[in-house]
Amino acid sequence: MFMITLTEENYIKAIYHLGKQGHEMVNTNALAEAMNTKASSATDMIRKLAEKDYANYKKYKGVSLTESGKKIAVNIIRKHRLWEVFLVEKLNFTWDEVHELAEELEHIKSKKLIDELDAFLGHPTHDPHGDPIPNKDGEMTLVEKTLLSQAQINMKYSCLGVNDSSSEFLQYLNNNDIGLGAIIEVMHIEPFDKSISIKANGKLLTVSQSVAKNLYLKKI
Amino acid sequence: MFMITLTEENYIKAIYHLGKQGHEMVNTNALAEAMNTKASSATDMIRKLAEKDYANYKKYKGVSLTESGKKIAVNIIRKHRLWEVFLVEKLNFTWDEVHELAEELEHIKSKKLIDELDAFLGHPTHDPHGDPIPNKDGEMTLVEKTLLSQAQINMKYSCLGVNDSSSEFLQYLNNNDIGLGAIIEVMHIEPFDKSISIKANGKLLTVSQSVAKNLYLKKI
DNA sequence: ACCATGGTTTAGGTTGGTCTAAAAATATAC
DNA sequence: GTATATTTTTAGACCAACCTAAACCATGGT
Repeated sequence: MFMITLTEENYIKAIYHLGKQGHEMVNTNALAEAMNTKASSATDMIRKLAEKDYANYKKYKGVSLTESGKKIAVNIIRKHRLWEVFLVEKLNFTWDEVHELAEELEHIKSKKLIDELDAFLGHPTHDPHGDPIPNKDGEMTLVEKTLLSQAQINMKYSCLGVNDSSSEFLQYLNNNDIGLGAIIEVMHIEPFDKSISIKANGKLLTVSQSVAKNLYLKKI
Repeated sequence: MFMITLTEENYIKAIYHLGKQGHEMVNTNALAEAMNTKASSATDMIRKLAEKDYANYKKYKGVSLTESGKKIAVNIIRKHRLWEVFLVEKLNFTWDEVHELAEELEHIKSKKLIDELDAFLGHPTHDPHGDPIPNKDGEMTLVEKTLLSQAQINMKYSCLGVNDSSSEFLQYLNNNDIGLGAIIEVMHIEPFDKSISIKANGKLLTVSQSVAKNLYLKKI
């Protein structure tokens, strides 16, 4: 029996996210930070994952996922994002409320559950934050995304998603009527602090550089 | 912060069920058996639960739930049964497939989730096995139930639920077209082995005593 | 009243995931 | 190219939940 623990799953997911879909090496400190734990604990877990062949590990050189590790990560992400869609579409949650709850739900182990949920939701392709949902086979459609911080002046964009999905950031967006699909036009970029004046759904608004770095757009 | 672990929740639930809604004392061996563990482990956990004031415990005398323990148990049961309804009504599960999955889902911690789910399902009062679903305040409607093994001859009943919700038993019922609400008429009771001949949804069928002891009926 | 028996608790040990503190390896600075 | 700083690993311990084995209580039979 190949038992995989909750904690192992969470480390695998963190390695996947930190290493850009699991391709780059992730260093121990970054992983420990992401897991809210200490480097020594991360080292222990990394060894265990390598032992079980979910991760590639060379001492002092960082960690990356093996194919089997990536498969696990993608499956968890699929579950996470499907649950998010469910919560928002069916249970009246808002996009800033779903992340933590989905972190719990993503660990429920049942293939049938997730496939039926997928069908029940009409096989959605993106979650409420604009992130793509992997299909049964782990494939997902990667869309060309531009950060608002790199958008061109006088161009029109639509809002595709966010990078940081903390509720603070999402609530900031809510307060300014920016959601998925919002129409955003870049009016002016202030050279001094790189803050950006935009027209969002018709309303004028100036956003800081750090906001701009967390908002994904698509040219329209 | 009052942290309650998954394992603690499962022990509390087991004490509740074994002690008939938490009123009777439960002995250590029975609890260990139900939890698939050893008596010594059960003792450890019982002490911890008593420590946290979820259980009343006198050495060598067994364990029962305190009011706060009962509240926790009822809440878990509410979650369990609502998830079962969801799985059957929305995700095409059959009544014999849902129990184990609901054992996982019942531990998800979110008040909003469960209240929204309740509303989404139209505030159901019974789960797919006929068991009552506690409301927000932990109240549930206890219906007068008769076991088939105690039913009277020549009377008509409708199927209210089951005692044993193992998938083996539920599949046996499926194979004989017996589900919730099925009309059951007691035709004959064999004195020798107490097997019972019934007409179930019009079809004649003879069931053993052990089946009869697990099927709840209501006079109609 | 005693003792055998079975149920229950204690003692001591294991495992998974965590920690702190110290040692080892690598990276950076001059 | 050596010294210093940073990152990573190791060593040793802790806690929750479990185990086995031994000691402990309670009860029922004689």
